[in-house]
Amino acid sequence: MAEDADPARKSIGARRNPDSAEAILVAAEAVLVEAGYAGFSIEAVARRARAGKPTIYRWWPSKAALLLEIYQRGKRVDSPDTGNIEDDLVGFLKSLFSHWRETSSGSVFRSLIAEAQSDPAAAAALAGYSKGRHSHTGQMIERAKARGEVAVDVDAALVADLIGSFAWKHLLTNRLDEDEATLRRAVRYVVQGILPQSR
Amino acid sequence: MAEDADPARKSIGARRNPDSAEAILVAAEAVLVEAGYAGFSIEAVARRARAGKPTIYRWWPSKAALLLEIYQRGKRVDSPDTGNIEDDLVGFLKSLFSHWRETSSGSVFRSLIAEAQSDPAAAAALAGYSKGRHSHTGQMIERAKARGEVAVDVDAALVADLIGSFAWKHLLTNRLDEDEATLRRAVRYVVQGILPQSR
DNA sequence: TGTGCAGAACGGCCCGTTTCGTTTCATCGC
DNA sequence: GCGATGAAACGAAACGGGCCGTTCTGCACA
Repeated sequence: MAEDADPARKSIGARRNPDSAEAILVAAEAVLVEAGYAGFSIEAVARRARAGKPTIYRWWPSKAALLLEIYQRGKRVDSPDTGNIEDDLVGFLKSLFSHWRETSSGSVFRSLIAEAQSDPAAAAALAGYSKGRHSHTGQMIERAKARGEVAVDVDAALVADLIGSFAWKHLLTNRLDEDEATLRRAVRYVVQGILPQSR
Repeated sequence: MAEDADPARKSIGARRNPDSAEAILVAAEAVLVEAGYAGFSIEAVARRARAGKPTIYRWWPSKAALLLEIYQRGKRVDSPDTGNIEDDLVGFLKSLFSHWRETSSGSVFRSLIAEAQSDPAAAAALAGYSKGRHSHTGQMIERAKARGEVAVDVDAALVADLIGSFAWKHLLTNRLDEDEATLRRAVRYVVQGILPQSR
């Protein structure tokens, strides 16, 4: 989706206009933030970007594809490696939630959830993204196992469930105002269950 | 929303046709199940119910209102009182999840989530419903506190978080195939944190 | 000369509303 | 009692408007 170069290019001619692609992505994000998911239409994005609809459809096959690229563009979540599983997880959650809270990513993500309920492609993309994040937190757990900090047979899905409970709250209330102490308590709650000595 | 009697009725005239209301609700559920959220339009519901669109708009101000009434109609979730907090919660979760799994309520609920991302009324209704369920599980905790089974200062929101993590999984994967053992393990995991002796 | 571009226009679906004529039914005069 | 009255709900059709996804045109550029 929207690669920088097309290796299968058949012949010469005009290349993709990067300014146009950029303008479309910026406009899409702006429309989503200002008008919400209800006002997020391809027409509106094209108007705002001063682009033609065919140009959008040429590069993004669906609204979901556009949403997903917006979400992934702004995405840069810390994945600290402090040598301590509790600090790792707290740092990761803090980064993820502030990312949802302080950028447009939160509303983009919620729009993607909505889109996934009617577009199977969006659902698949979302599932893939979720899987990737699981492997991300899974690596933290693996590192902790290698350090002997965590038993080798623990289920890393517990962390996914923890994120899920926060994500659910974010989805229902559109708020995610947990302070660090609350976050740390929740993480410790999970970590208690996977510390070797507690088993 | 769609009360049986209207105390503020100004004058005489034909009453609401209960057959029509019933047909609309049945048709709406059928459309949602067969065509999914993407195919769920007022037009489609009216066609299937052999009803006029104005009749639907007269009684349900929005798509969200219609969705919410469908969801609440089919809703009958057990709230057992076994005298044991762990059994209470496991029973409740089993009932809730089988309800999501085996009736149309699961897809109705997911559609409601999607609708809430673009319709503030749907978001408010959903938040209210969620609050009601929290007070529901909160009563279980209160009973456990009265029995001395649980410390008086525990946070009942832990149960809400537990439900949230399952709901999130259901939303992303459209599956909820937890067996009772898994459910019991999760409940025990939460209950461990609220039993007095573990504090 | 081939390609991407913006823009206009299309047929189609659904939106929410209005208008129409019909049916239902509590009320009131007889 | 009982039929006429009139308010209100009904199904059907049509409206103006928006967005859908697609096609076509003419220009810019390599």
